[in-house]
Amino acid sequence: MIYQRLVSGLRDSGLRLTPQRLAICRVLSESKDHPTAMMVYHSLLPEFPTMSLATVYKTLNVLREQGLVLALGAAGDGMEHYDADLDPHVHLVCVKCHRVVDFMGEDIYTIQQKVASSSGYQIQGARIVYYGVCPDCAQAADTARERVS
Amino acid sequence: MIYQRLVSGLRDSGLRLTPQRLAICRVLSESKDHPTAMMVYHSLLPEFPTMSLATVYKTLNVLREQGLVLALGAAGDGMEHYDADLDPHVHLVCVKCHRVVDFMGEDIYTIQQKVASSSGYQIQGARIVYYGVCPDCAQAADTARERVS
DNA sequence: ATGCATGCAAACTCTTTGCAAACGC
DNA sequence: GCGTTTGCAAAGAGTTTGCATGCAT
Repeated sequence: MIYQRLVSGLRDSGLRLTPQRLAICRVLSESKDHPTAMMVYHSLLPEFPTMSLATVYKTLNVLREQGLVLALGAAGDGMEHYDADLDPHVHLVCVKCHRVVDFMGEDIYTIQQKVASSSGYQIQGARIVYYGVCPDCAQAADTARERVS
Repeated sequence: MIYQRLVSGLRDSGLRLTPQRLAICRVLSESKDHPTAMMVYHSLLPEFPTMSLATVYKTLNVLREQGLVLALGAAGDGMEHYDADLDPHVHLVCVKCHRVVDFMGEDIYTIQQKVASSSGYQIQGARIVYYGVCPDCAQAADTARERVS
């Protein structure tokens, strides 16, 4: 379980298990949408009304420095996205409807291993994004085209 | 040639070929290190002493909107990196030194085709980034560790 | 009891925007 | 000449930092 890995990682590094940190770890482990610091902050605000955004940033940096979460870089929105799922997975982004779909493929591991062995990099994670038109939007475009012709 | 593609793309879109834009296209086409706006700016400052950083940002945004260059996202340094090479290829980002290197793999095309056929997406482009520690930084870390023990 | 973590606010960095002057077409 | 583009400066957005208070150990 991801949550246990995060908490154990903090404890093993001698870092304190404050309620805020545990809650942030919980959000990261339960989230499926690669949240930003702001997203984590807002999802915890009801539970921790005095929570500071700075605390979220500090905790995320701590987790990243410990290698417990991965900072994925901006996703076109200028904000850092974090991922506690270190398994590599493919994201499919539709340029029409802007939905993001996960795509699990077993070859991603073999690709990663090839890249690692060929490059000498110690690979920690991956951000694999394909941009395109999803089937729904493609069908909608076809329908519109038929209506015109 | 990448430079010709960039210039033609600008012209075909009715955008003006100013000396600044041509120079930025030249830097992007010749650069191998996925430059940031600041890197482009500094490399052109000797040639264009009055060049504004804002112009670089505006031009990069124009090129990105036209699909002529790819924004790779931050490489852990909080700055956007750009790539004028649109061939699908793997980027290796070092989380220590923030350098970005290309990794050409022949299977990238087959992966893309598999993803396309399995998902039904009409794939237009890809952003494939692996995060890890480059050999140089890994060696530096090992050296530091040996010094301690 | 110790000293790390929090929370607030200010500072900092990267990027965008507004507008007058300059220039490509 | 017209309308886009530049360059400057200021604003905007996201993230980091300084410091006093609070809390996990």
